[in-house]
Amino acid sequence: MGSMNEVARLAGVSIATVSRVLNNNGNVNEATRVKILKAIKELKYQPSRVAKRLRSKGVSSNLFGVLVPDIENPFYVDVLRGIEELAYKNNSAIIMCNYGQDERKEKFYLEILQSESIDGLIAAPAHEDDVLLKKMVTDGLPVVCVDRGLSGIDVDVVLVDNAAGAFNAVDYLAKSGYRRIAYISGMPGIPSSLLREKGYRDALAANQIPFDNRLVKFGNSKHHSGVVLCRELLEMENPPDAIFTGNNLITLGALETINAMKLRIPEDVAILGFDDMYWANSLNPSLSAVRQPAYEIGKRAVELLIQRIQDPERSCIQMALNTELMKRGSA
Amino acid sequence: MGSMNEVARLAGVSIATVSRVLNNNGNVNEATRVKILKAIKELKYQPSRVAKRLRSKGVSSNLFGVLVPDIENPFYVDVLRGIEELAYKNNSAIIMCNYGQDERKEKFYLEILQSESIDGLIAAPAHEDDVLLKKMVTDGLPVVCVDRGLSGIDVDVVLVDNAAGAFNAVDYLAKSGYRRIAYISGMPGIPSSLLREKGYRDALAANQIPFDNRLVKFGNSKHHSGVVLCRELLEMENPPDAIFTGNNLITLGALETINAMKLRIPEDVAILGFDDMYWANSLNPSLSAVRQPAYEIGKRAVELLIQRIQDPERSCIQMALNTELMKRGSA
DNA sequence: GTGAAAGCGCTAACAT
DNA sequence: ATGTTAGCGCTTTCAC
Repeated sequence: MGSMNEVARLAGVSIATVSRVLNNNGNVNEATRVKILKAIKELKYQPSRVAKRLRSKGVSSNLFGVLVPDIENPFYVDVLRGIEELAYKNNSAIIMCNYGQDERKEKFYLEILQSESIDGLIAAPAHEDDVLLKKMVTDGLPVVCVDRGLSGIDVDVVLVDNAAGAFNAVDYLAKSGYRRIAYISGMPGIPSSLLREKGYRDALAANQIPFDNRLVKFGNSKHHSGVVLCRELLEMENPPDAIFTGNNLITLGALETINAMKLRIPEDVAILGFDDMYWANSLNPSLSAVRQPAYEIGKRAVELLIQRIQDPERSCIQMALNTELMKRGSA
Repeated sequence: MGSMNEVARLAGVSIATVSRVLNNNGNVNEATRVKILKAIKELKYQPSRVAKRLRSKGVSSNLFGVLVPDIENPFYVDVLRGIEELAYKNNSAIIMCNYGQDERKEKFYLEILQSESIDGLIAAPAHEDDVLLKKMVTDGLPVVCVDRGLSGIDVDVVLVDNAAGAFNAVDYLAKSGYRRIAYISGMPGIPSSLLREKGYRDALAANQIPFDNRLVKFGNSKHHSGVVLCRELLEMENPPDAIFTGNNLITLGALETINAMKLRIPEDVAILGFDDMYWANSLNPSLSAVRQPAYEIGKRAVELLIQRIQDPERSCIQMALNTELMKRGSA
């Protein structure tokens, strides 16, 4: 593939000059530039990003890290798409790290990312107080968090107003006449779950519906927990008339149970959950949902990351995007 | 974070010795080993994968490239998960390149991958005769193709028997009594589309159903083309009684149209398509589908890749996994 | 306008 | 058993 050295030799100049024309800095005679360009063509030379990265730490090496909890979740896929799209526009590639809610795996990836000398990292951490990640931030690695922040530390964050999104959804359910509204939560403990539960409770209160803790179930944010928890709910002696689900995997799981039990939506039980999907209309009935602008979250995150790389001193930004309640057939 | 040099200095030895304990090769005195280990701890030293990669080309640097056409497609997400899982077990990270069916973007990524000196690449190329990719293969980069092969060149490939999968599906439709079976194809020209069409035609023939080209539509493998093409089909004066869809995005799109037209499945129109999804049972009725073992495709690909890296001379393997017809409610 | 040379962090001969 | 040294491919002073 040819190295800079070979190009230099072929063009009869020094590697320094080659570097100059490559990076377009420093003056270089038009004639030599042409010679060099020709040599580059001839050898099909491609600069080694690895060598570049090794040499110039801190200077743009065009490699970002992305750390996501679960790539099976369409929400993160969309975030990833947003990131990828903008990274591409920025001549950058991404190292994708999917830790599958497994903290050991998360740690493994964070260490790899460090030793790959990435330019910056976009992460949805497992915990608000992720020690390793926090350390990387304080050590000066440009980081922006998505979906979840980091406690006790200043860092750029892009997320949605989870409490408001949940409130609007449950409020809508209540206003539609549902009285026994259940909530199936994702991973307990993580900020988004907590905030969504808060929105749920507040909406109940605002509509004079007493809170009933038998109507709240906690899962692990996966499809299977939606299946199981929904069944528990529906087999109660006094089952809910509507279910608010904590994320899209849970929604899908709940739907599976509802279909298996041959219940009608929304007559027997209504369902509405967090995270819209582009195929919400492929479901029968079409699915009502709280839409997070996932793709945009990813794009914004890259924007913030690039800004921070260019200006490590700029103060941190917490960007809360709006959710949108998509009213369709299921509730 | 500390470099090998600092570790060496702190431990009072040379960097060579540090390297030895790090890589567990060469003999090193137990006492010095302990000293070094201690220094490593103290400095929180982490080896730079970048330097390692630069230095030793060809030696494992634990970085794979993955090139996929469309990460929005759940099939590729599952392949990716399989890849990621096994790469992780192998201490490797992956650079994910999603080219979104855009050849320019594909080229961009292939070039980046080259200059990142990855150990190997798993790719689902845009074309069977992808010039750049072919060149990378002949230049000696370990590559394994998934879902689609490369023409006129020897390369490891992992895919499914598309023709057989399609044949079984359409044969099943025919045996179930459907006579006007339509086919909505994904990207025309790519091997999987061609092969699936072949299976479709063969099954028709095997069941004495005349081929009607008005019943075959070609799209671009995206959700939207499923929506549009399905409508064209259903608005014909003599519409199909069953639809065989070329991939899951198309299936979802078709479902959207069928729901919008308030048609009953499978009474008014049956539907069955390529690619199963873990939420096929969340659909109403549940979706019948040709299941590709996507996750396994990813795993196998990594296995083959690792083998090839270790033994560049071993002859190429074409691995065709079986599809499985998932009979559920929609057909 | 161009070249020489140092050095990024590491591995792998080659010495000792 | 351990150290010295030459690069890997590049950027970046500092000379000329």
